[in-house]
Amino acid sequence: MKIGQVAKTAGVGIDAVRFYEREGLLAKPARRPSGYREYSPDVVVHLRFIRRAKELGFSLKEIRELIALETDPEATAGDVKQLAENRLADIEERIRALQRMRRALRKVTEECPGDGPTSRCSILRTLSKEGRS
Amino acid sequence: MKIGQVAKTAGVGIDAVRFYEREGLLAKPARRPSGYREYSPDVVVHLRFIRRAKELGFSLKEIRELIALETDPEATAGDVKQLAENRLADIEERIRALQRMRRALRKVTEECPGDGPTSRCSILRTLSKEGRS
DNA sequence: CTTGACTCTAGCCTATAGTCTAGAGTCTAT
DNA sequence: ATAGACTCTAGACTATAGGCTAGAGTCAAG
Repeated sequence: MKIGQVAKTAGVGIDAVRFYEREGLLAKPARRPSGYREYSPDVVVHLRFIRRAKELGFSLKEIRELIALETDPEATAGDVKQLAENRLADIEERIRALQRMRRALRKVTEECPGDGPTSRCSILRTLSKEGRS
Repeated sequence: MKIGQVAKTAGVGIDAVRFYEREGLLAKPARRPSGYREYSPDVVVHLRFIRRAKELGFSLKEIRELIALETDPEATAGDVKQLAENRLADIEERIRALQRMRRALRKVTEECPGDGPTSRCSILRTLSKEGRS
């Protein structure tokens, strides 16, 4: 298969495929005499793996680690689980940070009258106010 | 005040102060004959405003808009509220996206035994599996 | 007057995950 | 054989929010 076809079938961009190759997430494929990359259909599965891992919040760096674990006979399921748990902890932290923002933002928007001069708006007043932090 | 002192007092980096000036979030200050920036202590308040707005999830671009609204006599509290509500909607969307990731990630980590070869790990199996999306 | 701390500008570098471009060569169907 | 679609490389560019560096000049204290 040529690169355009694997990319389309896997649902990623052509540039992404070449990018993953450069970044070591994808093995270098065979080349035709012309220089064109020649892929086995298995690569589509591999690309989908990458796409799904991204959807779970893994960075490309971590995905590279997942791939390394997958092919390392010494690695255990615990190693993989550890990576996933790190991701989980990070996602939970990000959720908490966003929830804090949401709470603060809700508070100020509720207090803003929604009309009149900007000086009446609690949002700007809150931001200008002296205080801790 | 010199730049180092305002930066320290406001709790931001010196480079950030110069960066905000370049980006139009901070008025260009007076200069000493030597070329040194000479700040009024008010700038510290302004820098804290920026910092707090960042903590609420506003981007510098939006903060620039907030500042413009603050000084525009035509602007209303409603304009400011609108910006805050946009921010809120975006934050809520990001929370939902992270919660979806969390759910999926919890599911696979719970199913992973935590020991044995990686082939026993549901995480890798899930990622490799064919399926929708 | 010297020393150490501070400041100036311009411009390059960081991380992330690719996207886009130019210019050249290739593939395939008709 | 030729048109149109595809692919190759290298390198520049996107967005965000600054950080870092060099080399030159300045400030304040002893």
